Amino acid sequence: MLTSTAVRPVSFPRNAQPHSKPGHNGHAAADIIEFMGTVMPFARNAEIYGENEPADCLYKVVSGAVRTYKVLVDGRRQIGAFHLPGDVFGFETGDEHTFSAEAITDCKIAVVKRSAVTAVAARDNEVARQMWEITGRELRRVQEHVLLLVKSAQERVATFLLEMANRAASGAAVELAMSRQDIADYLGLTIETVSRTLSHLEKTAAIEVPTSRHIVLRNQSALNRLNS
Amino acid sequence: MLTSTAVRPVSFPRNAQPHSKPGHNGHAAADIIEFMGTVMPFARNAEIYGENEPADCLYKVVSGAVRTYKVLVDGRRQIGAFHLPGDVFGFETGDEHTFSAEAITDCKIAVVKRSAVTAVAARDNEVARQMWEITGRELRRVQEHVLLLVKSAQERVATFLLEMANRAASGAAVELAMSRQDIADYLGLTIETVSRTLSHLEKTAAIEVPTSRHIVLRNQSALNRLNS
DNA sequence: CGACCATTTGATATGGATCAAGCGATGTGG
DNA sequence: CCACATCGCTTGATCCATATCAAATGGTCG
Repeated sequence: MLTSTAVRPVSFPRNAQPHSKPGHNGHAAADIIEFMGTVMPFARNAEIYGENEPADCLYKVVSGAVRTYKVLVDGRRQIGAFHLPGDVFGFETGDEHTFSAEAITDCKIAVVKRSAVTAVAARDNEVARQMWEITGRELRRVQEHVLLLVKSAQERVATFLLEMANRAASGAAVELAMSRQDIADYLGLTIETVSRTLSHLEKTAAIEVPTSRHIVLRNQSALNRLNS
Repeated sequence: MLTSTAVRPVSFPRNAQPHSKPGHNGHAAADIIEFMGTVMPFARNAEIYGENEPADCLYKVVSGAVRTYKVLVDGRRQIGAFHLPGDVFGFETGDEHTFSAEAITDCKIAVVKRSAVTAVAARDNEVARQMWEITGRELRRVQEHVLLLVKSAQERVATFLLEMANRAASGAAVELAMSRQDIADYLGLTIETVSRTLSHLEKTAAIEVPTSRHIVLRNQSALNRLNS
């Protein structure tokens, strides 16, 4: 499945890739994955890895978008995270993936053997520190998700939009890679509630929704107020 | 505030402390904190540290119980975790605490300067690895919390009881250190819903509640079924 | 004993889920 | 190129789980 993971002897270029966004995961540790790894294409809805599979590899989104999720016993799906270009995912502490990962859109993913990174980290203390840092960043992200899930529907949707706008760093315009169902499963709501809430935000002039996947934040401070 | 954090030259005893529970945080990295640190007493409801304070220290519960929490802008309080004897907390990736910590009961907390641990970790690769492992364990715990918060009230309470029973490792009997309000704020429910749910579980013979802080799990498999 | 606080229980309100239908865009085969 | 099926999304009507408001109970400590 994976080939060519020869480890090159350290000293990795910082932000060597054109799509690395400064200030957002544009760190050496993240770049290593792309630098050392193989870029693989995944089709829309293709599985990248499954829950409980051995976590052999680390991944970084080169283009497109990815969701990680769990299917609960009652059949509901909880999305743990959306990963956009530049984001590292599939990073586990144990030796199995605790979530599944799927391509939301056609995408290109840099893949690298975990063992290769570990090998570098053993020699390069700085790389090891950065691995720990990635885990810490992920921890803070999940803590935010907990806070999100105790808010009202309006707050959740508003927070989600602000988060996406922030991550895309494309100003007030947000291109959503994911469906309403994906958003609902991320926010712990139903698709209907997400849709209604967006409609309501549009009515109150906080946002514009020219097409369902394209949202313009008109009144960011109003959203922030909802954001609680 | 803190004294005596002299760093001793590695080689820490494993599970040297009598209250270290095997299989639950009974790792060398956790023991270091107690070994190197100062044990301090905190009174019930005393603040151990506040959100946004510099994260200078690491903590380990020696006896008693601790809650970490955030107060949201609307005044609600979300509890992020309960920490029981043996648990490490206050472990941050950034340099400020992202939650506040309070003593639930009178308790004894081992405190150690973060810089002291960092110094050891720089020399002892194994200690560094264990620091990363603690972060990873915490990450998985918070991910579980996310899954908890999308369940029904019954499922949340059942999951909580099973979690507590499991952590206390005292068989089917659970001594709750925390109030109904604490539980509610951890589960994202109201105190009334928690109380009613417990009453309902008692009526259906899944549990017994001889006193409000003492709960006996009578039908663990029934709880597990709710647990989803 | 009496005040206080935590907890339980009851009555009612409500936000979001569920059930159901309609709508618009996209794509496919005739 | 159009008719039609499909899919994702929106909107409407109703229901229900949990929140909210209110009061009673019980346990603890001075």
